[in-house]
Amino acid sequence: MLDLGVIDRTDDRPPYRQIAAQLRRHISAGTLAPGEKLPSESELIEHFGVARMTVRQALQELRGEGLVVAEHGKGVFVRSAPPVRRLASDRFARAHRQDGKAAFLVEAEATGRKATVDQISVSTEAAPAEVAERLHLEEGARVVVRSRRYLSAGVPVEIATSYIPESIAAGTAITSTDSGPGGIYARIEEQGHELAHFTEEVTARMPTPEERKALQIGAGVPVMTLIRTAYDTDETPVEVCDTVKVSHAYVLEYDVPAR
Amino acid sequence: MLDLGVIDRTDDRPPYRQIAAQLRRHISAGTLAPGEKLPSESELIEHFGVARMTVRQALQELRGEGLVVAEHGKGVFVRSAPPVRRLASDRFARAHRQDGKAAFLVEAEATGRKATVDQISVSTEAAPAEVAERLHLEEGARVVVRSRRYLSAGVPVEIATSYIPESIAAGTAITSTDSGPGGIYARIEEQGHELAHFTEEVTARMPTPEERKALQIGAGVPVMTLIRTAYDTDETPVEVCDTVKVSHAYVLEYDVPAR
DNA sequence: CGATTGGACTCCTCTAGACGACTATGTATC
DNA sequence: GATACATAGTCGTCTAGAGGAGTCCAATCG
Repeated sequence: MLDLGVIDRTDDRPPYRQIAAQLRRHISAGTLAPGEKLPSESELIEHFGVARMTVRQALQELRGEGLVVAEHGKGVFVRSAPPVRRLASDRFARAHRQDGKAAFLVEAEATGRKATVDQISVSTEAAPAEVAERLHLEEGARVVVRSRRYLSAGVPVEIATSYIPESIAAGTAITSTDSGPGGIYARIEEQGHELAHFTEEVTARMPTPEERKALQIGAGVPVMTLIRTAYDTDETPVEVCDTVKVSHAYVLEYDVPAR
Repeated sequence: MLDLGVIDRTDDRPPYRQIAAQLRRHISAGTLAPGEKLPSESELIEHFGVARMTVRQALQELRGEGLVVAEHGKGVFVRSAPPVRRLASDRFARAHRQDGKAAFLVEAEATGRKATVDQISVSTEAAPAEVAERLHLEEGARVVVRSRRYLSAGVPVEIATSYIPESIAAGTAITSTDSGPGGIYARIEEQGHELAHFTEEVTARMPTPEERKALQIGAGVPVMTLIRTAYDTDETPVEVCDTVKVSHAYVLEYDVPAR
């Protein structure tokens, strides 16, 4: 049985924090292993002799830290660490593309996990301001918008939206749901735009409710956003890809020269 | 006055979410500008005709998204967007170092904001396993550990800990609180280790309570961690720097060749 | 044996109220 | 004029209870 201690009313921390600390201690010590069920609210109420809301406040603290997830009707569980995907900075090397594989599937294969893509949608729209700027287009210029969701072993890990100038995408498989072998980068190069380099802008934040739903994550789990712009050998931007990744599922790796 | 609408009991969203949505709407629309005070709990209770806990739950939702911060005795305020620092991938170019400036101060100057460093501590310890591995040292080998906190315009934005093998750091200013002109990278090069490149590993997560305190951030604000390893021209790792950044204060920029 | 039903258990949402602590402001006093 | 104090308003914490909804499993019925 779990040693949860008791509430110390002389402690300057409020009871709910003390309860949270006890549980947190067991989680970090491994006494409560990933995937394991925490004591139920009723049990905690009984053990600590506090009101229901106090126990719930403690649990909410842990949820806010992303340590536990509550499942309605089942219980509260220690969040199981999902497989971490390391994204190396050479993941868009042309050598990988020539196998006829899209970048995501290449990485996924390297980790030996089953990767899938769903919720693919393609449309042609006016470019949002942020995208137009990065593509050196006038605001409102038409771009092909490709959205999709990536899953690793069935678990959603990333949603991505690509924007390609219509002048490049028109008449190619880029406008189809299936972009063909090698993915859209292969199609872009077939249009005479040899890819030279990418810039990536990385930041992190809390997800919007819509993102929480699409990525199937609870409150308290942050996301990383990565906005990648692809340039051809003329330094012309040919694609902007806006991705939202479940933060604990990724480590991004970059190599930076000291110049 | 703010148009907050009313609770729709036929809506499938619970009241507290509807209240949160109304407030969120005003925040994203700018009707509630950054720094502005939200209606008080009492006002929201009166307006929506709900219990206090319901209103508090709505506010907690917004706090969890990092949209608002509560200040005891004053009110709840829209989080003012802090100045964002863009970290370009060439920020460690030798050209910058030769001015005698440390990297952080160079970047900060570029944005015209006052940057400071405090809570500097230096010690010599056994290398933690993760660090030893990156430095190609045996576990437990001695390393010089340098910790410090960075502030931008007086606001904490990053805490950082560097690990340098004792064989390189011994007898240099690296072991002093003031590492001298150009920072520790200048000292490392003076020891005959010409820097060639860095690898950076980026991820994001929720902060620990200690990090929350050091960075002065409330619940619901994620952090990015960036672990940088510096290599000399012999591909020998000469430094590991573990940084924890307030996520909304940074955008990391990288340039990646297409090969 | 298979399908359905019921109950136990779980977390979710909400109500109504209480006291405490912190902040700001105005007032009275020195 | 400066200090001390009272007060109102704010959020923080806690109590005690209620009904709802999702999950699971065992007992029951066909």
